[in-house]
Amino acid sequence: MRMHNPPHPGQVIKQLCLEPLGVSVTQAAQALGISRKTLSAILNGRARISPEMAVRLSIAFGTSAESWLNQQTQYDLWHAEQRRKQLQVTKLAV
Amino acid sequence: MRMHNPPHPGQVIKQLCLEPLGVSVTQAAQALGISRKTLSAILNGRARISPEMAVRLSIAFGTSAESWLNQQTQYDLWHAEQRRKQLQVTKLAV
DNA sequence: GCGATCTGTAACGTGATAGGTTACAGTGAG
DNA sequence: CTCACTGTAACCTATCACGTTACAGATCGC
Repeated sequence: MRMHNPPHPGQVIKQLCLEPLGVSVTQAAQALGISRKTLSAILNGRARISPEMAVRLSIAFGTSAESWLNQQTQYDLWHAEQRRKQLQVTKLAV
Repeated sequence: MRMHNPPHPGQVIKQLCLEPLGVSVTQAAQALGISRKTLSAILNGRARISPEMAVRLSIAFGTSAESWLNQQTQYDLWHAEQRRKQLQVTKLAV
């Protein structure tokens, strides 16, 4: 179980993609082919990165779609682990 | 871009978890605390493994939640990549 | 001050997904 | 035949990923 709350990938996108290029949210949304609202939600952690969005990011920013998706997975998993004890599951194997 | 269509994680669950333990779909669904229908859908590739489901699997079968989720990510990503050319995205960086 | 631009976000809608229950038909063991 | 297991269809609900439109606040040039 991971110890630290991983940052949502939106933060990372902002810092690693938008800011270095001096690109505004509006411009980036247009380039990605999505609405400004959708990108804003991602950047501010109110939306997850879908597989399709990961591919869009990889095209626009020349990065690996897999890395964005893995970051999202780590983020989701951490939050799911926080609710682990509330799940009614019977252990079947060691 | 990955070359081969990765198997859906349901196949792997069946082969690596249910069959070695001689556990039926019905029994496994009860242990996981989900409906038989939901498990059947996962095993037959008609449903994805959610973060919560990954945690359930990790409890019941003593496996890593992360590995199930990563498998799902690879599967989703492969299918998203297949539609890469249909996305209207402008390249912003090299 | 004034207009232009950027930003977050609320209010709506759509289509897809994850989950549930119930019910039915097919298979295989005994 | 009977019983357990299985897939799956029909139906419901809640949530999510998108979209458009519209508004309010910040910031900038002039």
